[in-house]
Amino acid sequence: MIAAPSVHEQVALRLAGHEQRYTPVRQALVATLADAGRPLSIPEILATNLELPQSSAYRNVTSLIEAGVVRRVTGVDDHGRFELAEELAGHHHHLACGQCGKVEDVAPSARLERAMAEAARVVAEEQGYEVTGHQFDLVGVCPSCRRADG
Amino acid sequence: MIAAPSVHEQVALRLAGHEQRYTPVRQALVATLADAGRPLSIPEILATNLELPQSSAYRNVTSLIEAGVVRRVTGVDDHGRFELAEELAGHHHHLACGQCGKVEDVAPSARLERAMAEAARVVAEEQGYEVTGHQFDLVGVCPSCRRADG
DNA sequence: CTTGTAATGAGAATCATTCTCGTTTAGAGT
DNA sequence: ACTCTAAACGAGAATGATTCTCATTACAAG
Repeated sequence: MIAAPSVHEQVALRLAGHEQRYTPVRQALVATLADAGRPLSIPEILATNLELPQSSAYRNVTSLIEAGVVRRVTGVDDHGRFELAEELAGHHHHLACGQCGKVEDVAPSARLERAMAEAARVVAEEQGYEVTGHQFDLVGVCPSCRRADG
Repeated sequence: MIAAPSVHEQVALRLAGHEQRYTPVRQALVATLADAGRPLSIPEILATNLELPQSSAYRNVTSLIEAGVVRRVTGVDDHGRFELAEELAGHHHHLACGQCGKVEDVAPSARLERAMAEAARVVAEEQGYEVTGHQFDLVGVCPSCRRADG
C-alpha cells in the first residue's frame, strides 16, 4: 500500500503553515506511518528506517505532532505509539494486544459512532466539559500470542 | 464516600491468593483509590499520603495490579494512572482533560455498552483476536481549564 | 521464642523521551 | 550561481517516571 500523493501535499502544506520544512526525514516518517496503517512505536519506526537516528525520530515526530499531522496514541505498554492524524488517515479505533503490545487499526461502524456521539453529548452536559474527541480501544490477545499461550 | 467494607475483604482475599499480605500500606492505597473514585497518578497518591515513600507506592501498586485488584490506565499525559479493578469499582469509562491531564470516571450507558459489545464481537471474528475488554475514553476540556482559556 | 518469608524504604539503576549544541542544509533574495 | 538566515541535523548528555537492589523489619506458623 502506497500513500496517496495528496497525503504528502497536505503534510507539506500543514508544515509550511508552521514555518517548518517537509524534509527527507519527515517524508520518511510520514511514508512509514502511512504504509503501516497502524500506530507505530519509535523502536518500530527505527526498525524500518535503519539509517534514522533516534534523536531525529523523536524530534521530527514531535514536529509533525505540532503541525497536526501526527497523533500520539497511548497503548497498553510503556511505548508511545504514533499514527497519522485522522484528517489524513480517516477516523478509526484500535485493537491492542495485551501481551505483546501491538496495536491494529479497526474500522468504525456507524452504529458504534452514533452511540459514542450520544455518550459524548450526555457527558458534556452533565460534567460541563467541552468534549473534543473520543478514543475507543479494544484490548485482547492477538493470534500469535494466543498460539504462544497454548 | 467511604469504601464499602466488602471491598477490603475482597482485596485481602485476592492478595492471599497470590501469597501476599494486606499490609497497612496496601490498605492505604486501596482506601485512597476507593475514595477518589477516579484514576490517580502516583504523585496524586503521594500527595494524599504524605508519609508514603515513593518506592513503596510504586512497589505496592504493582503488587495490587498483579493480584488483579488495581488496573493501570494510560491518560493523556506521561503519568500512569491507577484505579480499582472493575470487579471492585464497577464498569465505567473515562473523561480526560486534554490540558491539565485530570481524569474523571463516567458511568456507562446501556446503549453504548451494547454497541461496544457488538463491535468487539465483529472485530474478534475478523481479526482473530480474543477480545478481553474495552476502553472508551472521552477527551475534552474540563470546566476549570475552559475558564482559564477565556 | 525461633524461623522462614514477605514487606519495607532509601537510594541506585533503567529506559523512554527530551534537550544541547556545534554542524549542515534548504530556500529566499541578490 | 552566491550569500545569508533560520530550520534541521545527529551525537551525546540530561531529564524524569518507573523499577530494581539490598539491608532491615514485621508478620505467621510451628
